Amino acid sequence: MTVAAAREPVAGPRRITDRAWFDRPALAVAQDLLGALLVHDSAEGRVAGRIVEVEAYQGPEDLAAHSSRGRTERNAVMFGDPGHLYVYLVYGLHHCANVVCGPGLKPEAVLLRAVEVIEGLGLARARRGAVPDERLAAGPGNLGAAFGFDRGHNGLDLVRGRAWIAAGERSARFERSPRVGVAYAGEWAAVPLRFSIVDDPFRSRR
DNA sequence: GTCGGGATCCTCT
DNA sequence: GAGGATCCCGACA
Repeated sequence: MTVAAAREPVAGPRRITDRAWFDRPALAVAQDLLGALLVHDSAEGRVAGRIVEVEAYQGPEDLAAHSSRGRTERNAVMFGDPGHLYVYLVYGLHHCANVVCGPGLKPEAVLLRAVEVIEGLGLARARRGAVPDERLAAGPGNLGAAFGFDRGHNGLDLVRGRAWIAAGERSARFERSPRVGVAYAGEWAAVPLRFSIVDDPFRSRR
C-alpha cells in the first residue's frame, strides 16, 4: 500500500464481524490492529483512521494491566466478551480506548494509542482544536478526543455497535518498545508490548 | 468518609 | 525538563 493510497477516504471498509478475531491474546491482536481501520459513527458523523500505535495488556498477570488487581466496577468490561471497547478516564482528563480481547474470558486488552485520521477530518479537527493533523489522534488521550470517545462508550460492542474495526493491510514494518507510563509495574514496565509502525508521522511523541 | 495516585497532555521556563 | 490540570477509582479506616 502506498502512502497516497493509505490516505484515500475510506470507501466501504470491511468490518470485522467475527468475534473470534478478538478472541485471541492481546499480543496477537495488537500486531494485527496495526494498519487496521478504527471507525466511529456518531450523531455528529463518522471519524475513521488507520491505527499506527497500540499497546498490549496481558491478562491478570501483567502488573501494568488494570485487570491485574482483579475485577472491579471500572474494569469489568475487560473481564467480559472479547470484541468490546473498554474506555476509562485517566488523570481526570483523558479518555483512553482499549479493544478487549482474550483468549476466552482472559482479561486482556489492547490500548489504542495513535491513529492517522483519514475520514471525518473536519469533525476530528473540531473536537481537537487547532493542532496539526499529525497530532489529531497521536496519544491515547488525543485519540479519545478526536474520535469522541467517553465513558458512555465503555462496553460498546465492536462487532455490532457504532464503533468498529476494519482489517487493513498489516504493515510489514513495525517496531516494539516498552509501554508508556507504567513505571509502577515492576519488571512488566520493561517488557516491549508497545507496537508502532516504523517512522510513521502519526505516532505519539516520546 | 477520606485520601493517594493514575495506561496523559500541554504550557511554560 | 518540570509542573499543573482535574476527577474517578480503589484501598483503607
